[in-house]
Amino acid sequence: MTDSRFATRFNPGQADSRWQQAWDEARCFEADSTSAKPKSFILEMFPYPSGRIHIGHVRNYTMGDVLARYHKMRGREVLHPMGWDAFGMPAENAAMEKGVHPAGWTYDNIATMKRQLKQLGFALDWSREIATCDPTYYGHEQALFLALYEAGLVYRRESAVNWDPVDMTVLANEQVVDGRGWRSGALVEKRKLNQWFLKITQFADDLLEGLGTLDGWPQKVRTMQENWIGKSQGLQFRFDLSDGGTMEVYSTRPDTIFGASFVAVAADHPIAQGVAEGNPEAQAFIEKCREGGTTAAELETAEKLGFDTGITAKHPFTGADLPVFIANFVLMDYGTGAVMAVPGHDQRDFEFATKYGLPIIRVIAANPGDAEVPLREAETGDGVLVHSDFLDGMTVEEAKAAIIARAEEGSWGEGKTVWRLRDWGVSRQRYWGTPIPFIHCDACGVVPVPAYQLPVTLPEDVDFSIPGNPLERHPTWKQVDCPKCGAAARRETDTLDTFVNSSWYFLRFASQPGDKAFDKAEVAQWMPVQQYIGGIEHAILHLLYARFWTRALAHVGLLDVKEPFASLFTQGMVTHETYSRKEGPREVFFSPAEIDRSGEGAKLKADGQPVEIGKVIKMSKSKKNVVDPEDIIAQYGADAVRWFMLSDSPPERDLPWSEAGIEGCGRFVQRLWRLFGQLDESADGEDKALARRTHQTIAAVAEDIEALAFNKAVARIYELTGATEKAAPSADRNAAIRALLVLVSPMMPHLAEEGWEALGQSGLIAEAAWPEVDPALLVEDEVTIAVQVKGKLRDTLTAPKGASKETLEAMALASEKVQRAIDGAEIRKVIVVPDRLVNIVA
RNA sequence: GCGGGCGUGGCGGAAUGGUAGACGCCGGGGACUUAAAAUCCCCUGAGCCUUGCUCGUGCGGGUUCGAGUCCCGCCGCCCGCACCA
Repeated sequence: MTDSRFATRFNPGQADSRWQQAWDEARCFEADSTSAKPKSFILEMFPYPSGRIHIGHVRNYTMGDVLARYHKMRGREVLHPMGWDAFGMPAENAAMEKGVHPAGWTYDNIATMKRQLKQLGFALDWSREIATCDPTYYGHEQALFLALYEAGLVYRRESAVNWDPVDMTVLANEQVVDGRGWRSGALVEKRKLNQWFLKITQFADDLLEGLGTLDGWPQKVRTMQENWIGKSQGLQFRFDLSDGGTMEVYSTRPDTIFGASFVAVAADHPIAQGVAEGNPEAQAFIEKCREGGTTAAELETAEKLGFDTGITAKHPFTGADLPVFIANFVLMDYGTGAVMAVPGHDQRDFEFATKYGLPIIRVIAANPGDAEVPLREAETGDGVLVHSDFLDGMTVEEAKAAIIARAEEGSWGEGKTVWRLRDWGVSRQRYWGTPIPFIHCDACGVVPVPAYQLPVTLPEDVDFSIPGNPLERHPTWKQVDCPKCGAAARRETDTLDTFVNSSWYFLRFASQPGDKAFDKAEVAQWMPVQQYIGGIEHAILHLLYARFWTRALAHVGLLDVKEPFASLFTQGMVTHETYSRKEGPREVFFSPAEIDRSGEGAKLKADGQPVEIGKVIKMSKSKKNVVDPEDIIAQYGADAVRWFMLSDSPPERDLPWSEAGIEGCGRFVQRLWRLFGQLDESADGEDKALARRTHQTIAAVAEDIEALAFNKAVARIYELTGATEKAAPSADRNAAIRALLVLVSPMMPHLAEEGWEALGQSGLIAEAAWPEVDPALLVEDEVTIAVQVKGKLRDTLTAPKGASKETLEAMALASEKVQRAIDGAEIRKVIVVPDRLVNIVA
């Protein structure tokens, strides 16, 4: 024994807090922006301070922590910060329900969660901690907002908005899911309000193109953003109508114009509205369209319905009078809310035409000879134009270009790019958010708050006894003098969407001067974020907004980077089986702590009777299948919990929590501790095989961590541990033990520090270097060769590395098992893969 | 409907076209102990005529000396989007 301390078990209850304190005192993890070392910015999505840390946070931050500690060991200057996405509805809900102040509630939660994060020993630079609800944060945000306003990227207009009647606020399009508020779940209403907007559409093309450069992002997320931005190119043109008016339509398939057999408008289209006046039948139809649900099932089964307005539209080439329908499948908020319908080559139009007996004309055919083949369904594929006058014989692409050119010549239409992406409405009628820094003056209009008056801080004396915006009804807060003319004016009472807060927080982490949001040169030291880790649920909202803000800030000259996150990793959820019992009509759930899972099935501890074991699903309070991180840290120690988070499941997949699993991790912590205690300074002599294994493991674990394949790194550490335990004492075994100590230090930092100290090493292992690998030891000198006969394994043999093909073939043929398998048959061919296998084809 | 991903032991999962099931969990057997905990050792895909053989990575084909891996066609599950003209 090197140290009597190894005689007792490793005690996380004492060691964890001791080393956490040591790191704090040594300020190990404070990032130095002026360091000459290469820099790494490792970032996990910052949490909303909802109350307590949940297991998903633990998994997320453990992954980032391993990376951060690893990069530090590899000699990089690492920025690994933490903060709080602290504005938002739950704080106001708490204020309404419990009568507490949102600020008090939020800061209490921050204190709790910070304490919990500290218990996990994360290598975080707490000196850069930020809370977005702090005026020193949101004041700078107001300045940035004004800078974007100056550059014309912020505007205000009256618009129909998504109004959440439960939260009593406006939601962005991105926050409406299946017609319901993403948070409240309430059916969203349309309202007209004066709203502040950010001009994200100005960057639509750039945001789309930028996706192509994001090699470090999951393809899935890139595709989701691409679909959300939704670029399409086509022709917008006008029909002359029989009632003397004109109507704009948009089509991405102008090449099929000779196949148009009717025109359709949305129920909310002005033409539909016009027809409905004095026509009860039309009015009734429009009402019916509005009733239609928006859920997946409803849309899939929704029948195509139309109402003939009696108006006709003149075809620009044939002069034919096309009937104008109000149709339930046309959307008002895409394109112009009106379409030319080509039943032959659009499935919706086909269904509609079939139902209402309208002509179905083929204008595209796979081959010119197929022009008269009848259409059984809409054909949307490629081909050549037929029945299309001057377009006949052209390809789809050629025809599109020809029609757009013709329309532009004749001034009845123009080529146009349409986006699904809309400008981002950021006004929220809430208290707990960043006040929008504007003043409304009767004489001067909308006036930006001058820089010297920033930050515009939230009043503290607010009343949550009734719903609505407390800022709006505050007795004095909004009364202010106009900065321009000095007359009595009114402060803007809307606050910014909380997604604005999270759109630039990484910049504030990188640089936090007192007089401005960030310093451009200092930010350049750290950005872009080398590795960003978070949940897939932010694939569109947060990640698109952050990409937009970074571009917008670059556009106004405040930044030099366009893409904030070089690599993105979306981690899986932590899941757990559920326990329940049917009690009458309802299902009652029990928490894992209430369950005895030791024998067959599961029993409720309280009454010893069985409960039903349900599916393994994401941990959620309603299903009670949650484990509290603080409880398990208290029971097993931070290192066991961290190790569990990294073991078994690949990090992008779901991780099923299990009691047996965490116990196994706890055992492994002790097993390593015992092994560290076996370091024997008096031992000498070589163990070449173990030395090889050690160096191979060092190299492989490094590779795995860099690839975020933590589960594989864990498996390799288990293997080296097993091999080292079995090896006889030697200098190489001591080296293996020391290597293991360092290899596990990013994952189990407390155990590693404790072992490092007990073995008499100086300083902190957190500051130590990653072990060097001897390349000579990475290659084996003997290899195992698989010997196959007709592709089936018959024998294995050991050969010197690099043995010649002839040698290997001879060795294989000498094998008795091989000879028996060949059974005297003629050998037709022998395939030799050096250092790997011999395959004899007989 | 469109797009993406995934199907491997009892479970989580390994496997640059080259020995399928590494590693962990569960389970079984044993050692130590008065006993327990802790620890250690062995076994653990299925089957059989058990020095060994056969089968086996959702199903059916194909390419190849050789396929979990590549190609074609199905089936199932998961995720995202969705009447986007």
